[in-house]
Amino acid sequence: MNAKMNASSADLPSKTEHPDRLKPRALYEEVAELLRQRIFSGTLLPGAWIDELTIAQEVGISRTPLREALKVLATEGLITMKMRRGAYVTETSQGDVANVFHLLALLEADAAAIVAEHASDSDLASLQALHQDLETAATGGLNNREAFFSINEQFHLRLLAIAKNRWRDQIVADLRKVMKLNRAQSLLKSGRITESLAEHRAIMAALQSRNAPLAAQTIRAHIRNGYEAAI
Amino acid sequence: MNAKMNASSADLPSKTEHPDRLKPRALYEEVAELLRQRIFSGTLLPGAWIDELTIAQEVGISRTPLREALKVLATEGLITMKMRRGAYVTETSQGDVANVFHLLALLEADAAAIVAEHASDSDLASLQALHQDLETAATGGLNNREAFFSINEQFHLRLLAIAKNRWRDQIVADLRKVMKLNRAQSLLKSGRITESLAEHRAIMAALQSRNAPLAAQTIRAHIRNGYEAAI
DNA sequence: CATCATAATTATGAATTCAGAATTCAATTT
DNA sequence: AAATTGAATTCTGAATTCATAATTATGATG
Repeated sequence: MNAKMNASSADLPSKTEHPDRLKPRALYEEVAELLRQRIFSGTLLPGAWIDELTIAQEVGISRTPLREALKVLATEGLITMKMRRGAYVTETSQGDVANVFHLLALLEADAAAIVAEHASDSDLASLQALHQDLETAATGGLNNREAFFSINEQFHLRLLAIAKNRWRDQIVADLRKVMKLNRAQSLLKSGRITESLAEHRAIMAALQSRNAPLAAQTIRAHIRNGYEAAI
Repeated sequence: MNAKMNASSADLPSKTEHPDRLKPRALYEEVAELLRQRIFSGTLLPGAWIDELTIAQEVGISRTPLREALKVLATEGLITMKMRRGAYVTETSQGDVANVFHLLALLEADAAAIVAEHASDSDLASLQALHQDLETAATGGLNNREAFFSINEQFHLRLLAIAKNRWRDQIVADLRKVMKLNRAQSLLKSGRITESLAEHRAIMAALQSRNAPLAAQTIRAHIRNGYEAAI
């Protein structure tokens, strides 16, 4: 008969927001997402021990769903469970990051080749539309960095969706999470957006011309450049 | 005051075997492995509902570690959680299986290319040794099917290990689990072993000659043939 | 007899409780 | 003063209990 007050500042996204809205996700999924955010935002640094009791109290839940979430993140590779010692945020070496980018390039290049060969015209049109948004965001203003990155991510997700392989979708999503463990994401060279845009133009051109090898090639270069800009 | 009798025939691998041996794995990991076995062996068929209470009683544990194991298997893709409806063994379509094989070919071909280029001579020697075991198992007798498959799996694992990318190792392991969901594994054409052996000879030759493109090519063909023999 | 409403049952999701391992801290001994 | 042993505390792992959603069964009504 405790834990009744819920005056935490670390509440889950929408706890008692809309009583009518059916709870769409399981609690352990919500907690898993919260932990991911904390890891990506640097609140939980690589190597840090995860204090179950404290976090459960902060969030206002019991340890049970929290521990279930930890199992999920461990399987994703974001945290590491040590027997009888608890959970720790995974530490990634330079080599690990290089390996992750290598796999991302491999998987996305393959997806691009498939899209170039098999995508419908309307699929390509939807990619073209996203690319236009990217152009607009890049040239539009200075602080459109957020928008640019968001649209960029949408573009890559759309490309994967068109390639239609749900296992690859899952794998790429997991790899991108691991990639974000290192916070080499935001600290990018200033000219990177312009570069990235040029690369995207090449990708779109290859896709539009249905040139599968070139599409794979341009995606590989794009991801390799993203990696080199990040390290 | 129940669940005291433990006369179940579905006990975990080594419960009270050696009291001195420190318990190496967490209980939820043991249960996860048990569930994988049941899924791969066909005890739990695709689409089947997983009865938490019954299984927990059979194994002699509470629902808590069982539910943690379910979260792990769900993240691996072996089971699917439905909100407020429980866990179900994932059903894979023909297309899903094709997609899984496609990714396995992509990832292992890449690994083979890396091995051909960067492996040390002793690494290649260890692969060659495994290949010799494979030759022996194939020609040795008739019911060496088990040995052949076991050594074959070792060969592929060794290849991945030499390529040194722990994320790929994990991904391939997960994909192989999903692949085994369909029980198209054991029902193979009789001539498949001979074929597989010939393909392995080609792979080894490509690796020994340090021909990366050819190594990738032969691995791709090997996995494609394995797929076509399975469907 | 069919259909709908409602009660009873069952199973999931989550909190709480309990047991035991690991760590910390203190005290005693050398 | 340093080291080592042992008690106290803390935290993990797992069982148990509780609440509620979903399902099934029952019965009333047309």
